[in-house]
Order: sequence, then structure tokens, then C-alpha cells
Amino acid sequence: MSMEENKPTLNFIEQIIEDDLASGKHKSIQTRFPPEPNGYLHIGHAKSIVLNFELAKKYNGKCNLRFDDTNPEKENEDYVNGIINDIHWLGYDWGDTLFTSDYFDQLYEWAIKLIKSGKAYVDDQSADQISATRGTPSEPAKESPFRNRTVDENLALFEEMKEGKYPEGSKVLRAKIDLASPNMHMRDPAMYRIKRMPHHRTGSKWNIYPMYDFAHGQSDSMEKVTHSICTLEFENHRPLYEWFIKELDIYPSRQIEFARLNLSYTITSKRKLLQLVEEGYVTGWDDPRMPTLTAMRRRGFPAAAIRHFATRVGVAKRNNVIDVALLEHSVREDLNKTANRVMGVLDPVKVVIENYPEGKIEWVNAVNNPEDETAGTREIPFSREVYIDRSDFMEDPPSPRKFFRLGPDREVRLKYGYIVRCTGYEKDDNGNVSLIKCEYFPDTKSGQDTSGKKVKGTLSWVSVSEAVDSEVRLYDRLFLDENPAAAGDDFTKLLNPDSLNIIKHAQLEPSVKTLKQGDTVQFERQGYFSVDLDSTEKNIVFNRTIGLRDNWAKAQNK
RNA sequence: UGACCCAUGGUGUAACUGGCAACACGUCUGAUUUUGGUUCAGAAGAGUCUAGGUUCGAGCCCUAGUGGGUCAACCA
Repeated sequence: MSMEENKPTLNFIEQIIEDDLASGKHKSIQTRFPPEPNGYLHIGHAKSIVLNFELAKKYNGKCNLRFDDTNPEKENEDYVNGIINDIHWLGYDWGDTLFTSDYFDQLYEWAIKLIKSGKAYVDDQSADQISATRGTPSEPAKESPFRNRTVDENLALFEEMKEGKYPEGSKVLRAKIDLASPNMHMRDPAMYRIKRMPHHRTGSKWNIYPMYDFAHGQSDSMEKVTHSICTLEFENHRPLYEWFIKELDIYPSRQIEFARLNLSYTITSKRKLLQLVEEGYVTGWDDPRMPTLTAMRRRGFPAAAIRHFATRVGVAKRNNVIDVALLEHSVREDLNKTANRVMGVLDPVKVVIENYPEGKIEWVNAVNNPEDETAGTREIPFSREVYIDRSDFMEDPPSPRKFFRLGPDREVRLKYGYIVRCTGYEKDDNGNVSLIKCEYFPDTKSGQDTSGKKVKGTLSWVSVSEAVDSEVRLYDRLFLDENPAAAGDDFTKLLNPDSLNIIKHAQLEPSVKTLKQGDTVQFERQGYFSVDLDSTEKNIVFNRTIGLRDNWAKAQNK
């Protein structure tokens, strides 16, 4: 029999595209990512960015970056720059950066065209009045008393709106469609509102600004976007999207909706993220606990890991909640291959190797990355006094089969160094272990061990003599609840009080002094750590990007 | 209540024009390991929301129901 072909499976959008290509409807494709510059990009946007850019790449097309900047009240240039920065970091490029505001003149002309064809009118009703007469899903809207103005009257009024003769809210341009439509968006939606407010790009040129529905499809059309991919909540807008294109008789872009990304234990609502920033729950949009791209970058998540994650989550139309463990897995997977290993002790306790000569320092050879031979090796200092982590010692450990680490009379290897045996320990007044005493076996030196000794445990350690005292910031999930969004506006009550834990005096091997901001390394047996923005030469600051998988901790919690 | 959309292991996605459900994450075993990491080998876990129908045969098609989502901003 024939072998099973390893057919690539397509998501539903790829299928549409391949059909369109096969039928000759399109010879190539054009997509676009259309953020509103009113906040920073988050992991949910990453899914959309990766989808649009990768689709264009796969089918030899192009993906535009277009800022959907039709609401000067909320948008600004800082957000524009932040967004551009984030998308570049994610690994994508585009030609010119486009703006809906660049199309304002064309949009205005198209509005006039609709007025002339009797498809749009100026309504003097207030927003409240319009809202009150819009009806309900099952009962039709009431007609505005201004709905049947003449074309000339509408033209004159709209012109005056543009010129700034009317106060905000006093008039609005509406499409004349169907007041009885079961689709609320078709009940004479607003096309233009008066907003006497300077725009970050057009300054004070305009006193009126187009609504999303009267801007998005037309912008797609102008850019000859073949497949305009957006999220599910725009499904009900599609008939309107198509109505404008048809009435204007312009290039018919096709809107396709997919389900946005939801991540467990995290919130992806720009409004709520802004609230976390403004109310000081986090230090800013780039606080490493935030799900924003700028925060993930600062925290040390590799762009490649985010791209990989965004691909793995798939594309479909049903609402979903992705397990944050998948993101974490993607990050570890990438870092495991790329991050150099380094010795670091987060909660240090001193070990004295009593039979090791005082003052002697041996520089022992250590592998930089066991997953990457080309990463080479380095030398780390070994001496009579070393730090190990407090959790690596137990006064009264369970059986050696269960606990591999150090305890009275137990033997472990100090990685890349010697096997040591615990000969005693001291405690301080508070009952905490303050000093661990050991003896070492000179014939067990790593790489030239002739002792035949076998130990189950290997500990990471840092020589006291050369230890670099550093600050390490440990992060945990920002929310305690799997679905913080379900709490509505009470979501801040679900914040994890222990999402940040600062260690002021971690002890690290000396090679960390050569690290630069943004570099990410693995502290052996601990996790991945990235040099933070706040780091200085005198005070190195690390972010814990993500911990290692820890079966030991898992077993302990049982 | 009206319109539109959705419904497959714990989670997410697959299953070419219908041929007895696959992959990833997670979980659990075991092996290897100078990281309780990685890697490797393996296991458990769904019979595809329900009820009808079409068909030799349905997760895929049809109908109804149920459940969930979206929509009544001069936000996007």
C-alpha cells in the first residue's frame, strides 16, 4: 500500500486563500494588521500579527501595517512608535507604514458620493435620541425626522460640519440603509461624527472624523487587501462592510473573522491593562508581569518563542482559552537551545569545605550550553567557601531515594567541581541554618574523577570569593484566577499579591558581569533569567523569565 | 425575544470531495543524565452537545433542539 502522505493541514483561512488562488480570483494576496494606536500590543495581537504576516509570506503576498487612527481622543504617537517597535521586534517588516488618517480626504469624497446617491444623510438628533429610537433586535428603529432631507441640504450641512460650524454631538452623518434590519449595524449607522479635536497626524485640519465602519473596509479596499482578517466580534459588521464597498463600487476586499486569543490566568483587554498601569498595580506597560509584547521582551521571552506559540495555538472560529503552560513551554523550548548556563544561587547559605586549602582558587571548566556545542566552555572559580541554595540542604532529609541533595553525612557533587560530604552545620539564633560544613574528596574532580564514587545529587554553587551580588526579580502569574476576565470590573480583586518577589542579594558566578541588558541565561537548575533594563554595572538586575520545569517541586506538592 | 457565529480527550487544533478520531500542550510510568532541566521509550484520557434524517457507511451533509459567543457607542 502507499505510504501516508504527510499532508500539511490548513486552517480555514488558508483554505479560503488556496481556493481563491486556485480559482484565479486572486493571483497573490494582500493582508494587513490594523492596530488602533491607543495602547500597547499584547499577546493576543501577536496571534493576529503572526497570522497576517505569515500568511503573506507563505502565499507570496504582502502584509501592510496600517494604523486605524480615526479617534483622536484616544490615540497618540507614542503608541504608534511603541507598536512599530514591537512588531519589528517580533520579527516582521513591511513597506511604508500606513494610516487610515492618510485616507481622510478620499473617505470624505466617498461620503459625499453616498450623500449624492441618496444613501447618506445628516441627522441633527443627539446620540441619546438616536440610541433611544434605534429599537431593539425585534422591533425596528423609528425614522429620524431628518432622514429625508434633500441631497443639497445634506451636502451643505455636511460641508459645514467639516468646516467646524457645529458643536460636537450636534450632528452626525448617517448611512441610509434599513431601519428594520435585524442586524443593528444596518439601522442607519453613523459614518461621521463631529470631533473638534486635533489629530496626532492631521492636526486641526478636520472637525469631523469617520467611524470605524466607514473607514476600515474602504481602507482595505484602497490597499487592495484581498483577505481582511479580523476577530469574531466584527462578524455582525460584515454586511455593512460589504454594503459600503458595493455602494461605493470599489475594490471588494473580503472580511474573514477568526477567534481571538484568550490566555488562562491573563487579561487581554486594552482597557483593563491600561487600568493596571494607571492605578499602579504594575509599574508600566512594560512591567514584566504584563502580557504586552513590550513586557515580554523586557522579561526575556524570545520573539521566536512568541511566534512559535502564536502558530501553535491554531486558527479557528470558536472561542478558546489557551493554557498559559503552552506559552511557557514555547519559551523554555527556545531558551533551552539558546541560553548559556551560568551558576546562580538565589537564597544563599555558606558552605565551608574544611579540608580544602584556605586562599586557594581553582578555575574549573564549565559547559556553556549542553544543547549547543558551539557555545563553548568557560572557567569558574572554586574555593574553600561556596554558596549553595538553602533549599538544597535539609537537616533531616527523607531517604536518599527521595531527596538527592545535601544533608548531614550525605554526599553530593558540586557541579564541575568535587564531590563533598556534609560533616556538620550551624544554626543562628532564629533556628536557620547559617553554615554548612563539608569535606571534599580530592580524587573526585570533575572530568578527572578516579574515585569511583557515585552520587545521586549534583548541586549548583557559587564561590564566595568571586560571587557577584545581584538583584533578582521573581515573577509569578499576575492573576490567581484562571479566567480573570470573568470577574468583569472586579478583576483587580483577583490579582496575585505575590506576583513579584525581589531578591536583593542573589549570588552569581563572575561571568555574569559581561552580560548586557536583554541577555538571557539559565541559572543552572533554577530557570532562565534576563538582564533587566534597570540593570547597571554596579547593580546587576535580573528578571526571572521563566523557571525550569521542576518535577521535584511538583512531587513535593503532592 | 431578532440576526449572525460556534460546538471533537483537561486545553488547543486536525481528520483531502462522507470510510470506525490524529497532533501539540498538560497529566502519569520508566530509561538516560555531573541541571529533579534536556532527551528517549511508553501510558492513561474523547467515540466527536442531543434527537431525528440522508447513506452500505456521518465528526464531516440536512432538520430540529440544547449550550455558548457577538450585536441596540457619535469606540475600534
